[in-house]
Order: sequence, then C-alpha cells, then structure tokens
Amino acid sequence: MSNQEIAKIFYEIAVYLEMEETPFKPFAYEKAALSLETLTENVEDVYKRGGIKALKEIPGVGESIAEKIAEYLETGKIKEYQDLKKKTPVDIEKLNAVEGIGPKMIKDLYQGLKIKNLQDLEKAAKAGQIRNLPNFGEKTEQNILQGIEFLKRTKGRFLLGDILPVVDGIIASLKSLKEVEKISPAGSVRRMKETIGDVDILVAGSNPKKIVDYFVSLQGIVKIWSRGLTKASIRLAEGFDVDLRVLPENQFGSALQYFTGSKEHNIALRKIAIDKGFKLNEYGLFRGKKIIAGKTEESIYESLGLFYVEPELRENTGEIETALKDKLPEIIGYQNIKGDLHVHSDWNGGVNNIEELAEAAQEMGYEYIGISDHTKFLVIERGLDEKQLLQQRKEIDKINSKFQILNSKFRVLHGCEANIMADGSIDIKAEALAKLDYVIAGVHSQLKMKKKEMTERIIKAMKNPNVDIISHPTGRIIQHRDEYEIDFDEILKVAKETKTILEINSSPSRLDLKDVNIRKAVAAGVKLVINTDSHHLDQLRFMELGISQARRGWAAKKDIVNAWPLEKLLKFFKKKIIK
DNA sequence: GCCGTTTTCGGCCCGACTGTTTTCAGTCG
Repeated sequence: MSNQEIAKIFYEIAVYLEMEETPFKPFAYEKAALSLETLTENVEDVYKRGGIKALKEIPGVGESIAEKIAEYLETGKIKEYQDLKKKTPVDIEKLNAVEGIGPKMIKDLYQGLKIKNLQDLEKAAKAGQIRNLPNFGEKTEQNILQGIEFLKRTKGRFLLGDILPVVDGIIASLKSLKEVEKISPAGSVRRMKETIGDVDILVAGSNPKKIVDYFVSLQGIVKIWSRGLTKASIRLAEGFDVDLRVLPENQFGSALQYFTGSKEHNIALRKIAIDKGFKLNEYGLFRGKKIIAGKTEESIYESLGLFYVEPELRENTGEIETALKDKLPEIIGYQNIKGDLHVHSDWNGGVNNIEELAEAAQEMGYEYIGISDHTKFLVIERGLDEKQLLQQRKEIDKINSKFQILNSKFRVLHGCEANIMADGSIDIKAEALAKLDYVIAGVHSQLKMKKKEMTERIIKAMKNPNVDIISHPTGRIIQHRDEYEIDFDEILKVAKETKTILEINSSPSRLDLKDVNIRKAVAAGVKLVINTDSHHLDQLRFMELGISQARRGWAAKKDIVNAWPLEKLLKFFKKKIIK
C-alpha cells in the first residue's frame, strides 16, 4: 500500500519541519498525509493514470508534494526525507507516540543524549539522565517512563466496545451530582471510532470546582494527571485516560461541537466560519464580539448554513460539502434494528439455549432473532451437520408455535453460519441449506490465500443460490490480524449482482465490515446486515457497536436489511433462491 | 507548501494546562 507508506513519510517530514520551527509547512505535509490515508484509489494508480497532474488533484497535494510522491513511486525514496533522516536519525513515529513528547523534545533528546528510539529513551530515563537536560526535569522524566509503559501495554488505543461501558458508568455517576446540568461524551468516543485513544467528557454545570473534585475522587482512578478549575485528566485502572471539562450551560453546544472533532472536521468548519466573517471556537460562534450561536450544536451548524452533521460522520471525508448541499443521508438510528441474524446457541459453542436467546431478544424490543450456529467443518466449535440442523429446525418450530399460542408476533428464524471451504464450496449439502430460513457463510480457515484465489473463493460462495449473507467479509481482527487479501471492489460487484448481503459484524474486535468499507458498499448499492455474532446473550448488546460503524459508513435504513420489516427481509432472502 | 464564487500573493485554528521557569515554551486536543 503506497498510500500509507507515503503518508507515513509525510507525517515524519512534518515533525522534522516542526523541529526547525518552520512555519506552516508542517501543516501542509500533515494535510497531504491525511488525504493520502483516506484516498480510496491507490496513489500508484493515480500516477499511472495521469502523472503529476492527476496527483495534484488530490486535496492538499500541490506541485512540490506531487513531485515527491512521483519520486517515491519512481525510485522508492524521497531525497528530502532521506536528508532530514540523515541529519536527525531518530524513530520519529515511536518517539512521537509517547504521551507528552513532541517535535521539540525529540530534537532536544537527540542533541543532548543521542536518543534515537524508545529503547534509548527508556534507558536514559531510567538512568536519570533526562532530568539534567535544559528545560527537562524529574517530573518530565517520570512522565516519559509512564508514557513508554502505556505504549507497551496498549499500543496506545483501546477498543470502542471496551471503553463504552466504562464511559457510561462514569457519566451515570457524575449525573448523580445536582450541579451537573448537562453531560455528554465528546471526542472519538462520541464519533464512535472503532478504537479510542482517550475519553473526553463534557459537563455543563453550576459549580465547576465541585464537579472536578468529585470526578477526580471516582473509584478506579490510578493517576491524576491534572486537575484545574474547569478541567481534569485521570487514568483509570483499565489503563486509559479520561479528560473532563466543565463549562457554563450557554457554551455547552459550542464546546461539544469543538471537542467532538474530528480535528479535520473542525478545521474545515472554522474555515467556513471565517469565510462568512465569523469566528468559531469552543465558546461559541462569534461575529466580532457578538455571540451568534453556541448553546446547541444544531444552532452552530445552522448559523453556518449547514444541515446538522451527526457526530459519527465528522471526519472531513465529504460530510461538510454534502451537508452544504443538503444531501446527507438520514443515517440509520440506534433504535431501528428489528432483529439479530447471527446468534450462536448451545447447540454448538454458544452458552445459552434458543429459548433464553429469544427471550433476551424480545426484551431488547426485537421482532425476531436468527439462530445461526456453526456447521460441521468447524469441529472445534462443535459445528452442526445436516442431521443436527434438521433436529434444530424441529426445536425452533416448537418454540415458534409457543409464541403463536401466546399470540406473540415474535419469531425465531433458523439459519446457520456455514463454512466457505478453500475452493469456495459450502460444508453443508445444498438440500439441507435450502430448508433453512437463511444461510450465512463465512471464511474460517486458510486465511492466508493469495488475493486472486481468496476473491474467487468468496465470489463462488456468493454465487451459491443458498447463501444469503457473507459473515465478517474481510476477516480482520482489530489490532491482531489484517484483512484477508481480497479485491473488495470485485466482491461488491458480485454481491450486488447476486443480491448477497454483506455482514457488519458487531463483535468489538471485529467490526467487519469497517466504516470505510461500509461506505463503499452503500455507494455500490450492496445490502448490509448488522449482526452481533453473539455466543452469549450478554453479547446481544454489541449491536450498538455495529450500528455505530454503519452510521460512520453513511448507511441508511434502506441499506440495512435487519432494519426492514420482517416480511420484506424474508422476501429478499427468497429472491436469491429463485434466481 | 497549499490554496482561491472576495485572492496567483498572503494568508494558514486556537485555548488550557504542565513543567520548567521567573514570563513562557511545548504539548494536547
């Protein structure tokens, strides 16, 4: 992936330039790097297609940076970068990742102690050498050591699914204070990014000091980084940091907008404000000294001539331009899901029996639940064979007739999560699959196939008339395993043709499809389903995570089949079989 | 170094807090 490689180099160039206090250029390089990272087309293809001229069409890329990209593609290196690296040969990426260390410190550490990487840094800090550098002290040395520990343990980011319950707990606790008038998470938590660096919480309240004091006394705090009059920062035993800010009620909207970010979204928004003769900051939207808006986020977007942008969309990937034109989709809501189609019961590896799962689903307000146990290839998961699937059908029929007697419209659907074999065939006979309400198929073995073979494997499964859904289509495990090598565009094309539904798997470490792939799928007109892949009824609540990623991928109700009425969903399954 | 339905030159987001200082630079979000 040249895009990521070049982006990384540009980020490093930006840091180098900041070391020398070069004005404005670092920002330009960062912008170009970000632009490359989020570019859907491979930059190599862009260059092949139209040379320097095409490169310059990439936002943030001008003459000079376009030439550097071309230089990298032609020669595999960028001379200016090599020169900078030679002058200060340090591991910018790693050192910069340590909390509290920025370009200037990297420079001082190298010039003073020849520190080039994390190992050097840790050694010097442990030896007490850093405190003797000018402008450094004992406290900074300690903070550096803690920063290194933190990086080692977590790689710096946490799963959204691990963070959300803790954030909910903190917010519930703060709400018990009568001084707290409004409260909301902000930052990447509110935008529901799949991983979170740290947590921001905003409070509107009457007695900031009391609220801050209460916050830093919460249970489970292992370190108080700072506590001012209106903000405090702490680390929890879980290992992540939480920042609290308290502000007056009339600034809550502008502060929420400001601290929700993303940085890129806000920069773009502030530019619009400036163009209109306003100034936008966390205290409000101003014309001169006069405040125009600030009490609510909605009022700020409206005053800037934009339709409201949901937090999950605020990444400056086109949402602002689209909002200006009133073309934003009405993205799926957290209450729009009518059922979960990927749930494992105690028939295979799951914990709960089908009746317990059905009961839990009803309590969540669902209209149906789909039982989709593993099939026989997955011996380790005690996968079901054809005969066992038939027996399971009988049990499900029995449960459904009970619901009928009780005059309940709730239904248990019968599916399975079959295995896509290396040759693209399915490990269950077609006549058994045809008896099910629907079939999920997924790759669970031989994950390291070549791109062409893996793509063909999944395409063959999609062309199978019995297969309705492909589970966790790219196979990635966040922070553990990359996606399989697949031609995703080709997968989308065939999914559309064959009316095969792609899954958004809500399991916290999967979230597969991920946001950018969801957005591609939506744009391609492919239908999606949001499932939890629950192996225990407590996991049914993961649905929120999948919905959040669907929202980040700009998906509307019409794109998500389990937001449809059940009849329409069943008809869609049938369409595939008749074909 | 990039960018332009006010510009091909002159702008580029900005405030809080820490740690080191004795008035402020660096980092963060």
